[in-house]
Amino acid sequence: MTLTQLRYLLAIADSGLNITLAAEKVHATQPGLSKQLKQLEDELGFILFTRGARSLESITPAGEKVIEHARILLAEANNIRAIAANLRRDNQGELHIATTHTQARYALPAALAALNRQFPNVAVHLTPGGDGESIASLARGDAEIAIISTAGNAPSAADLAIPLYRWDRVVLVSKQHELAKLDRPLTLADIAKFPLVSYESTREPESSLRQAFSKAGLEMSIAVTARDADLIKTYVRAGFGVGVLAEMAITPEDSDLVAIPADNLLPRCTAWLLLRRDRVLRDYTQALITRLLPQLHALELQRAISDGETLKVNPLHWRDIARPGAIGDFEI
Amino acid sequence: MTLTQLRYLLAIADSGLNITLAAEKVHATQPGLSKQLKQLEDELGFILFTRGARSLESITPAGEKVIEHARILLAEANNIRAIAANLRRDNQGELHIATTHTQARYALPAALAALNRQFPNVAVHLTPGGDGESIASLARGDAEIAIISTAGNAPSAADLAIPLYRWDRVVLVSKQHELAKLDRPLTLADIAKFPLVSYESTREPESSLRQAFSKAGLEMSIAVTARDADLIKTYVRAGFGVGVLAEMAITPEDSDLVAIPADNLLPRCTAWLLLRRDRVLRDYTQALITRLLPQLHALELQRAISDGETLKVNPLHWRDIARPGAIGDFEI
DNA sequence: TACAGTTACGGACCGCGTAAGCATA
DNA sequence: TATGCTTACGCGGTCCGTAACTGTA
Repeated sequence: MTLTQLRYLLAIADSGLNITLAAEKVHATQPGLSKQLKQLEDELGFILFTRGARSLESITPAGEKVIEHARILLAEANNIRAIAANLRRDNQGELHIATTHTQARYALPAALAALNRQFPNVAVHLTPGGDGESIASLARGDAEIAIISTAGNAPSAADLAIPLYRWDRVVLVSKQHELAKLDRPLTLADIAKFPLVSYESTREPESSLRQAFSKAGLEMSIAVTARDADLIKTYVRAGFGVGVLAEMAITPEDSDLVAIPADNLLPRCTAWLLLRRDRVLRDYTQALITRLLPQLHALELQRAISDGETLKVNPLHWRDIARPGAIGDFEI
Repeated sequence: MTLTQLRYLLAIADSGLNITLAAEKVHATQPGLSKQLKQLEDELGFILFTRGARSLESITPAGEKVIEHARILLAEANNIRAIAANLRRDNQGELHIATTHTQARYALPAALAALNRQFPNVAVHLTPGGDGESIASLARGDAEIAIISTAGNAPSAADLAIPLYRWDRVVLVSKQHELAKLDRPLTLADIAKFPLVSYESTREPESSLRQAFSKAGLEMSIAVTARDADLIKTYVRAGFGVGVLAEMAITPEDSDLVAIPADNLLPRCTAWLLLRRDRVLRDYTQALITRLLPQLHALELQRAISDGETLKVNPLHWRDIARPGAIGDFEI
């Protein structure tokens, strides 16, 4: 059993059991992987994959177990390499962030730009997806950090969640819309009269928007859902209905529309930074976190990761940190 | 970085930084380890040990971190090998049990004998030690299972504790001793009049024996402490004082002495089986556990290990399972 | 001088890539 | 016939053990 064999094994498993594809991913030849896989199977004494005549058919139950442990093993190998790279002040590498479009588009750019100035050789990969997908990315080890939002407490799925900031939703309509001309505070009942344009997550029954309406005994009708705040704006402009989206997504370019704060109508949300305790952070990852959370001391973060302490962070509200750039946008 | 290099690294760290000794442990030559260590250091880009002229002096802080992760990594490699060995029905191997002398001498022999009948090629290693040492053995990975006792709840240090059985203490005196002739139930005050012969753990301030006395407002004086129940008996016979020890340690051979139950004087103890969730159990280890705990279903154990469920076991009392042989002594 | 770690050297092994083989759809 | 895994083969690197070297107590 060698590290190479296990790396190949995971590459094959993660390539849909296609050895040729896996070989490309690990920059090796297909016969090389084929042979190493066979050797590993010989050493363990059982097959890891069932074979069809033409290709690998499926992972055996024992193979699943082995893969599970191999993932931890290789993750530890990466941890050791991360320790070494940090110590060498080797500031190049990759950083995978799993998050929603809104975070990536409106909240993170400033922090990532600053990170790029400080660490020009770090390649940042943004993996867009819903909250569940982001958590899964983190769990699979594809992403080092995930940023998601909840309307309540920290998501239970991740083992270390740090509150980044709080935010509220806004109702977005055209200037001519009757909701824009109301001379009294907006109510849910007002909104319920129009079809909604909102995030894809609204389709889920646990959606806080959906729950707010049902709690108020109101029916809601959805015109369009999208993952993308820009798409929501587009469809609001096109007159599909009333937009409900995150306040972060409102920029000066949207002055043709009217964004009505919905603080009092819909529950306040918290954006969370999710980490894995069992992964060593590269220096630049930690730099990004401290940039996102200046009030969090680097030592506190270290302790939270290693000693399993729960972090006591009192996150600011978005409107208190937002500037044209967004969070993290201060001089180096 | 290879598995071999990391294995060598740990061997050196665990041999007091003596490469020659480490080389013997891993059945390799000293220059081999020396060179692999150097290669690992070259690859990581920093030294793992500070060198004196004549020998390795100390582990560098970075080295400590690397070693920590290397332990997890190699443990996972062993997990994969364990999965393979179980699947191959390869019923040979080793089983390290960290426990107290009393458990090893009086509670376990029957179960271990039965285990040996079922798995003749398994070498069982009993590592005697106090409760703290046993927990440390388990944590370090030297032992697969630990068996310790507490007077209260499950020890918090281990991540999976299963109650094995409950037991009480007895007061042990010679037949001529005045406590043997009392025509009323024994009290703590009676015992307090004599110097005690008991376990080494009695020296600790948290000792349940010590606490029972201080709660009753009584002073206790200790004549002899030992780890070994046989030694306690010996010193009781020699007239050093009154013995206080586990009921399991009383055998028919002790009929020259009088063992007075102390159920009502001292808190009842629980013997716990301690496991690590992150270690794959060999079939024979699981067989031992089911032998020690027939009421625990094997599937329940599996679930407890993998899913982190808390086990609901209602342990029997020692006197209800004890026979001349001791627990686990039933036909195969 | 004895001991411990490092360097030097030669043989065996092993992993890799190229190329050929083989079995399907 | 195209695809994808397996087997064959030769090269190069690497790991290992023996042996010599170096540097203290």
